[in-house]
Amino acid sequence: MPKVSDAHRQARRREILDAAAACFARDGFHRTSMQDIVRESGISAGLVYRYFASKDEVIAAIVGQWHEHRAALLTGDSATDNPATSDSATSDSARKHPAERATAAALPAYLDMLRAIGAPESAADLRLGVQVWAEALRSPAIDALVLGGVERFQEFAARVIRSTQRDGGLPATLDPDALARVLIAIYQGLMLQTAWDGTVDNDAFVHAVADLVGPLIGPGQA
Amino acid sequence: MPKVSDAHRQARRREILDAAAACFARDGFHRTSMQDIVRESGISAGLVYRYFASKDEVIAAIVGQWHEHRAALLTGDSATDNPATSDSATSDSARKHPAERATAAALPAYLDMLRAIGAPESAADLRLGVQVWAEALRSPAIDALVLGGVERFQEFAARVIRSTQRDGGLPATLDPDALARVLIAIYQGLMLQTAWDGTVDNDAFVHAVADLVGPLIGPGQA
DNA sequence: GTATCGAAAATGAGCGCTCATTCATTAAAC
DNA sequence: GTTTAATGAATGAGCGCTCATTTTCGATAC
Repeated sequence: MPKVSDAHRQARRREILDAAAACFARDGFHRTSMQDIVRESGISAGLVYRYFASKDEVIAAIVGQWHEHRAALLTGDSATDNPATSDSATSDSARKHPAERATAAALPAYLDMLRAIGAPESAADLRLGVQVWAEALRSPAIDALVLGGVERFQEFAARVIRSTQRDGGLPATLDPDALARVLIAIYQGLMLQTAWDGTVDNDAFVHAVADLVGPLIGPGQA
Repeated sequence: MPKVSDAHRQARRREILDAAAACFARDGFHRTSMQDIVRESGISAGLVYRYFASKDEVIAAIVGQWHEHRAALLTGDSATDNPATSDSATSDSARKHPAERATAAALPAYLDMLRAIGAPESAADLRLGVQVWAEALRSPAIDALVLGGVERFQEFAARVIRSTQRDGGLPATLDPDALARVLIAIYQGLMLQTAWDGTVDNDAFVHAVADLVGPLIGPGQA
């Protein structure tokens, strides 16, 4: 059986997805033709359709991988910053308090996420992200993915905030859910502004956010 | 000469633009066909091309009007909130201090802008805005418009912040430009989240922003 | 080792269709 | 009756996608 190896197949799939991601980041989903992806990947048109049944499926795969990447920034990074936490902290449902250990390092971890936006190598990712945002307004499937991602982040952040409030580190009068949404908004806004103009002063922005959030933090916090 | 009245012409133009805006907000620029606009407006295909030379020109007109609308929110609203200011406060260059009178009411005016995002009637505007953001990544002309708008807001806000700092109303250590960018980011993030999900708790969000910015404000401020 | 074979990988010209745009024609205004 | 507004079927360019064909390569025979 002259089938090709699974590794080769996955590599091919990746070639296509990488080419598609580059095209989509450059021109958006609907100004990118399949010919563009074919040209960029160097793979023939027919073969692309052995890996993906349609252009929409390519888009879905790209959005899915972009979304996984974002989710990894949340669970992965904050787990890394807190080695005390078990690293199987990915699961969703009935967990005790996966966030509580993260409380102390939560703000620095958040600021690091903002800093990562300024890294030159994430430029294409930012552009792709904005395209995904727009596409979420059209496609219920993508909308569900994106909203789910925001919700997960929002719940995570709100949990950390609540836990910090219990320790006296933040005023109890703050609405944790709303504050979490504001932090997400700041993240999204920085993404957008940086996608438009890579010369935005990331350091100054992060400092301003720190100056904004810092005064709220009480003695319970490092 | 059986020309039709100018009023009629402008009304026709508006019909086309309104239809286009509705389509673009629903499906994005590149998933909207000219047939869609023709159907939505009830105007024949040929006539549309008497008013706009191409689809790109329709897009440019929509982006232009959306942008003017945003700019009006800034100069118009804050002028309204401060009747003491002369209402020719729109000009750009060497002015003495157009923002100083606005200092006292600046934060409430900003919070009002956030509140306006939550109004149900602005839903289509928000969706269109996100499409414009994405399109700015492709089209240099749209990019210039959008960046110009952000810059104008940024400079305006930074001016207000600096003037408040001089009055002792804000710590002098804050970077006015960076803080202005953060406020813009919050605005953009709320736009985005509300465009995705109209049920976002706007009041809670605005309160959280007020709680975040409030503590910074010193005795010089109301 | 080499030749042979067949199944799957890979190709790319071409299919049907939709798109943006045009223009011969008709309707309406003065 | 003349002029312009308005129509909508027609056009060809370009799209997503297919499929008849060629290439590749592991398995088998000798």
